[in-house]
Amino acid sequence: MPNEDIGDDEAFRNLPNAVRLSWGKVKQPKRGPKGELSIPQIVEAAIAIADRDGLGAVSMSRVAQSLGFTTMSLYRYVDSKDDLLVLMMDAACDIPLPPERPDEDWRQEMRDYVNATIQFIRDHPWFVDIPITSVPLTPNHLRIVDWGLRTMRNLPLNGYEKMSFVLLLSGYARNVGIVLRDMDRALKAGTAPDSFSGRGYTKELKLLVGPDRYPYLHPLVQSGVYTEESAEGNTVGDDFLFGLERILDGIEVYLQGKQAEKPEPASGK
Amino acid sequence: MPNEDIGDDEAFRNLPNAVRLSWGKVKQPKRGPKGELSIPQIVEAAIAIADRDGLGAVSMSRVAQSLGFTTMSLYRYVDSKDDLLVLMMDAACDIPLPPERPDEDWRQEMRDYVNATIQFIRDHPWFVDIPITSVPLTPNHLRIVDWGLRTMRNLPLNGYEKMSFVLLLSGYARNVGIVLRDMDRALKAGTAPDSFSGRGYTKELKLLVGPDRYPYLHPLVQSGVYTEESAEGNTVGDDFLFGLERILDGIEVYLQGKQAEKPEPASGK
DNA sequence: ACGAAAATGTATATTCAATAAACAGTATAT
DNA sequence: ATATACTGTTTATTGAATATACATTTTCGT
Repeated sequence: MPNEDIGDDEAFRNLPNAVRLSWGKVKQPKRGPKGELSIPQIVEAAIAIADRDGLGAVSMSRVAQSLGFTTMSLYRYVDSKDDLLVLMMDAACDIPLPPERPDEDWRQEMRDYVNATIQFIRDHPWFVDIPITSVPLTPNHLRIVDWGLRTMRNLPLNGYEKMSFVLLLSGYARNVGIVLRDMDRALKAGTAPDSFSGRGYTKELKLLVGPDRYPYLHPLVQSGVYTEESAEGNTVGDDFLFGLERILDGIEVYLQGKQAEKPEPASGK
Repeated sequence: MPNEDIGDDEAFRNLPNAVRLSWGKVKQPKRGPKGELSIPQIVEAAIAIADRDGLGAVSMSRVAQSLGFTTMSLYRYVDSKDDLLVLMMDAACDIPLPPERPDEDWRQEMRDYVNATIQFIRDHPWFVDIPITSVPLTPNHLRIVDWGLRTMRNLPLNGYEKMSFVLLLSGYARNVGIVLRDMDRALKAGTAPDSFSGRGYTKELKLLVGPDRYPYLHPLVQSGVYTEESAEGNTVGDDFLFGLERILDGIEVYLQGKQAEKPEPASGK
């Protein structure tokens, strides 16, 4: 729940409407009939539809229908569909964060963070379909950013470095999440189970990707690596873990470099 | 230009329509009047609109108008708007690749690759707004994948490792591209130039992000790092270079690990 | 208590986008 | 020449977002 949900504080006039809504910084109506609906209800209904049928299925009329109201009733609560999307994102971000463990390894904490983010995207496949319009501004989303920063609480990094690493990790999670999301989707769709296994166009690519025009891709297509047909125990999950360890290695190298620079923490600037 | 643009080869029946189009694997009409339009024309017009006014501005009618034809005429060339989007993506990917330099440092080649990808996204900000539905399948897009693989041509990596690294690099570029794209956009929009500089909601966030609920984010918001107000010569570009070097370090560590494992390249499997 | 004000949900209507279907004209193979 | 396979156009349908006007309900100032 947002801060004190009383104030229509002047100070927040300039925030985007939906952001103000998400912080509860909107004056509560005093007169008039009590609303039969509520923003949480609407958002929940919208998320349910999106989880099941994708973001494309979320139309104002469908959300309203699922609640037993008319389309226009939603506009008493939300200024526009875009507002609803912003609220959906923030509501989805309301996940329990793991408790802070004082002596945990930072690598493991980062792994947990990335893993959770990926799982989050698989749970809400529509999340990454909503275009990003700014840095996170809504309360639950910022909690997740805070969690990302928490993984570095004991590392000798300045603010910019920390932000860069959060960006690096969450960006990586986002990419992996998209890939896995697409795979889940393809599995559900069951694309042509007959002669063309999985979602693979391996056969066609083998004809199209010639060694002359694609000297480096060609062998990977031929061996089935590109379309992941021949995966000898190699799964996308492995790929993802692999990439993540590279990033963590990179961070570790950087930390070592910093240590080497100034071994004594109390040295002057 | 696609391969021999003659064949309506049976073998490609199962590819998505737009993919088949992009490879030119579609039978040329023999009877009837010559088309006054052409796919390249249509795609070019659509890209021009998207570059200028964003993907949202690309409607079939607007594209047709800009060419001086009716909306429906486009459907003689393209099956659906989605097809058009796929063709737009592939056409945008038709960029000149740098010549292969036999003795170039792999780190530098990867930097070039990532840089070019980022610049590409800034040039075509709409590119990342189109949802990914599968691995790249169209000719120009695959050329870029091939380029990514080329950066590793001299490294002792197997196919899976190479694909993982391409994914890592292109994913990173994609993320950075999105951030820069959004900044460019905000600059163009000139969000409220008066009291609230840039696209920043710093003032509001300083009020909202309390130290109790956001222990790790709070200091960054207060110092202006989060909203990048106080950037002391620190630009987003720096952030991006920084993250990339971490990834390259991570790759390098991995290569060293492999070397240590088997110092002699000719050792048995 | 009471009437104005404010707020609710609804009905109606507008705009715009995607695209299906039918049509009139045109070039080519037979 | 003529049937055929095309072309671009016209017309119409569908669905979504949302502006506007309405009837109804609640509560505050008196």
